[in-house]
Amino acid sequence: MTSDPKPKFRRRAEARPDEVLDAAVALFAAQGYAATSVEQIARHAGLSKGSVYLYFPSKKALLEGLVHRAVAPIADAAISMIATYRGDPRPVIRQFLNMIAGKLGSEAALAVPKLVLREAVSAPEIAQMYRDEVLDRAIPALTSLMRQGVEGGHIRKVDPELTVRSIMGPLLMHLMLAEVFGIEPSDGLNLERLIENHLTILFAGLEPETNP
Amino acid sequence: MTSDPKPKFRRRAEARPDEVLDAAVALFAAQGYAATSVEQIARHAGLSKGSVYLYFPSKKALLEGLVHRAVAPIADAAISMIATYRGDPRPVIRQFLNMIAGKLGSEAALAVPKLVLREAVSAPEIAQMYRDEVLDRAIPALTSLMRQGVEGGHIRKVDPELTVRSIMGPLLMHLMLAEVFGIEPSDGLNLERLIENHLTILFAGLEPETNP
Amino acid sequence: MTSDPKPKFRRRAEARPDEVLDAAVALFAAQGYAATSVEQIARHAGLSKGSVYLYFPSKKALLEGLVHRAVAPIADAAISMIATYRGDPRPVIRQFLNMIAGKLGSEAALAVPKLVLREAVSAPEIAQMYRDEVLDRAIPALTSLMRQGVEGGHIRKVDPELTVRSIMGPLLMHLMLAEVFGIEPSDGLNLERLIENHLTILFAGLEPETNP
Amino acid sequence: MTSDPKPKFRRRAEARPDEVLDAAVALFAAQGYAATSVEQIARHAGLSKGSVYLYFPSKKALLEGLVHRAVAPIADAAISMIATYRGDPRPVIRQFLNMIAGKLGSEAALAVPKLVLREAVSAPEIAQMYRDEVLDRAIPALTSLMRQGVEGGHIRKVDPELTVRSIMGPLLMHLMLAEVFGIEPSDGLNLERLIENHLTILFAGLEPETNP
DNA sequence: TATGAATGAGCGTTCATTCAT
DNA sequence: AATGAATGAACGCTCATTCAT
Repeated sequence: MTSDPKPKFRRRAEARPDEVLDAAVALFAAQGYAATSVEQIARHAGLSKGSVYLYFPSKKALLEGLVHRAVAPIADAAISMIATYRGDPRPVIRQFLNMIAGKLGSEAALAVPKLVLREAVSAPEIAQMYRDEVLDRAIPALTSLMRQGVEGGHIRKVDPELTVRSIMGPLLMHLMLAEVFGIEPSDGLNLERLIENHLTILFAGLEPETNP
Repeated sequence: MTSDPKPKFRRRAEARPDEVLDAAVALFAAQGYAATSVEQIARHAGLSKGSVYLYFPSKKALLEGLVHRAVAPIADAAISMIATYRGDPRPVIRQFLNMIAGKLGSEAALAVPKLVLREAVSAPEIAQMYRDEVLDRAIPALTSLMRQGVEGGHIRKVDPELTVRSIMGPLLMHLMLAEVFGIEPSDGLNLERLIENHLTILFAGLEPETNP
Repeated sequence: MTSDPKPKFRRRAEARPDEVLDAAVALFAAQGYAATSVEQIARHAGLSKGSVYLYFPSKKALLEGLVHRAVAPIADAAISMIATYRGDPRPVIRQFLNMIAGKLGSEAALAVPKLVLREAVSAPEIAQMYRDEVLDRAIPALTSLMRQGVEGGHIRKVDPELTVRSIMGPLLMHLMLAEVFGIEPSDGLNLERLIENHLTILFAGLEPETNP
Repeated sequence: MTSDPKPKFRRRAEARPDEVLDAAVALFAAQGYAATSVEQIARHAGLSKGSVYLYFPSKKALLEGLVHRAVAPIADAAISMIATYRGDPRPVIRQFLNMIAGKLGSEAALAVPKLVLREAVSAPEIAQMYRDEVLDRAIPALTSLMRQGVEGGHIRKVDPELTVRSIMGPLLMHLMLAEVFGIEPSDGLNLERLIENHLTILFAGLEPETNP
C-alpha cells in the first residue's frame, strides 16, 4: 500500500486495460463494432488513441478481450449448477433459468452476448471463442441433465439434445424481441412472469405420460 | 449452374435491381453490411460500382430494399393462416411452424432475417421496417389465436402474449445455434425432428388441466 | 412550312440547342458551373442527358456557347453608339450608361456577365472570349471617345484610359453589391437613381478647369 | 527562397493550420474552389490528405477559415480610419483609397476577395461572412462620412449611400479588369495613377456648387 | 507510460462522357 | 434524332495503425 516512495499521482496502471474494455463494451453495444472508432473508445476510457494500442494490439483484439472477460463467469456458474445433478431435472431448470434471468435482466451483462450475436458472422473467431467457452460447455451439460431425466423416468421420453432448445429458446426470444425490436409485453420486460409462464407449459409438457 | 455465366446482352434493365439485391444478400450475409463494399456488390452482380447507384440511391437503400423484398411474402403467408381461426390453436400452430420451417430451412431465405438481426442496432430503420412489416402483424395474430384458445377452454390458462415466446423461441434458438455458432444436433439441422420434439412438449404443456 | 409530308409530330429541331443553352444559363447562374450537372440541364431543357451531347461536345462547350450567344448583341449595341462620335462625350456617356442599365436591369441578361466573372479563373477560354468579343471592343471605343473629348477641350485633361474605369466602375460596384452580397440602397436596386447620382459627380468632375 | 525546402522536423503543430491555409489560398485562387482537391492542398502544404482533416473538419471549412483570417485586418484598418471623422471627407477618402491600394496592390491579399466574389453564389455562407465582417462595417462608415460632408456643406448635395459606389467602383473595376481579364493600362496595373486620375474627377465632382 | 501528429488505404458517392439501341 | 444504361475516374472524408517524442 505505502511501499511506493512517490505514489502521489500514480495511476493504477493495471486497471487500464479493464477500463478500456469497459468503454469498448459500452460503445460496441450501443453502435456496433464497425461503427465504433478506436478514438471514441480511447476518449471514453480517458486516454489517447495511441495508448489503446499499448494494451491491445488491434481493434479486433478489443472485441476478443471483451468477450473473453465476460464469458467465463457465466458459463462457470451455469455448469457448476447442473453438472452432477441426478433426478427430475425440472427443479434445476427452474433454478438455472432464474439465475440466467438474474444475471441478464439486471445489468449490462446482456451487452456481450448481444455483441457476439451481431459480430459472429464477420468475426468468426469471436463466435468460436464463445462457442468454446460457453456453449460447448453449457449445452452438453444441459443435454445430459435431460438425458438422465429421461432415463430415470422423471420426464417424458423426449430427445435430450433438442429439448435444450425448448428450455432456452423462449427466454432467448423474449430478450431478442425486447432488445432488438423494442417489443415488450404490456407490463414491460418482466422476466419473472415470462419464466413462470414458460415453465408452466414446459413442466406440464415434460410430465411423463401417465397411461403407458 | 442455374444462372447465366456471362450474359451476352446488356440492357436487361428490369432485371438488374433484383440481381443487385441478390448479390447484396449474398455478400451482406457472408461478411456483414459494414464489411461489404459497394464495389464488391457491383462486381458480384456483374456491373460497375457506379451502376449500382442507377438503381439504388445509397448503400443503405440496398439493405432496405433487400429486407423489403424478402419480408412481405413471409408475413403474408403467416397471417393468412392464422387470422380468422377459431378453436383449439394447436393444429394451426403445427401448420404454422411447418410452414416457417419449410420457408427457412430451404434456401437463402434465412439470410435476410439474420441480416436484420445483426444490423438492427446500427440501422434502426431496418429493425423498424421488419417490426412494422412482420413482427407487428404476426405476433398480435398469434397472440389472439392463443387468447381465444384459452377463452374457449381449448388450452390451459396461460398468458397469450408470453406464450408466443414459448411457441416460436425453440425454433429461433435452433436456427441461431446452427447458423451463428455452427452447433447442430447429431443428425444435422433437422428441422422436422426439432419441431416434432418441440410440439410434443408444447402441446402436452398446453393441455387444459384435467382436474377441477 | 407545309412542305414536309409528315410534319404532324415534328419537333422544331433547330430550336433545341437554344433551349439547352437557356436551361444552362439559368442553372449555371443559380448554382455555378461546377455545381450544375449535365443531367440537370438536360431535364430542365426537356431532353435526356445523352441528347445534350448531340448538340454540344462537352459541358464546357455549353458554357462557351452560352457566353458567345449573349455577348455579341451587347457589344454591338455599345460600339455602334460610341464609335464615330465627336464632341463633348458626356451626352454619349449618359446614353451609354442608360442603355446598359436598361439591358442589365431588366432580365436574366445579367446572368452571363456574372457567370463569366465567376468562371473566368477556372476557364480562361471563357475570359478570353469575353475579352475578345466585348471588352477589347468596348473599352478602346470608350477610351478614344474620351481622348477626343480631352483633345477637343470638351472635358478636363484626364487620362482617357483610366477614366473609363471611373465611368463604368460605379455601375459595376452597384450591381456587384446587390447581386453578390444582397446589399441594396434603401429604395432597392434603383439603377436610374444610381446613374443620376453617379453622372452628377462624374460630369461635374469632368468639367474643364475654368481658370487659365 | 524564403521558406524551408523540406523541413527536417515534423511536429510543428501550431504552424500547420496556417500552412494549410496558405496552400489553400494559392490553389483556390489559381483554379477555383471546386476545381481544387483536398489532396492537392495537402501536397502543397507538405502533408497527407488525411492530415488536413486534423486541422479542418471539411473542405468548406478551409474556405471559411481562409476568408476569416484575411478579412478582419482589412476591415479594421478601414473603419478605424473613417469612423469619427468630421469635416470635408475628401482627405479621408484619399487616405482610405491609398491604404486599400497599398494592401491590395502588393501581395496575395487580393486572392481572398477574388475568391469570395467567385464562390459567393455556390457558398452563400462565405458571402454572408464577408458581408458581416467587412461590407456591413465599411459601407455604413463611408456612408455616414459622406452624409456629414453633405450636411456640413463640405461637398455637393449627393446621395451619400450611392456615392459610396462612385468612390469605390473605379478601383474595383480597375482590379477586376486586370485580375480577371488581364486588361491593364499601357503602363501596367499602376494603382497610384489610377487613384490619382479617379480622385481628380471625383473631388472636382464633389465640389459644392459655387453659385446657389 | 503516454501522447497525438501523421499517414495511407479504402469507402460511399457523383458525374461527364460513351454507345448500343 | 433521341434515349438511358453503363462506365470509370475522381472526390471528400474516415479511421486503424504507427512512431517520434
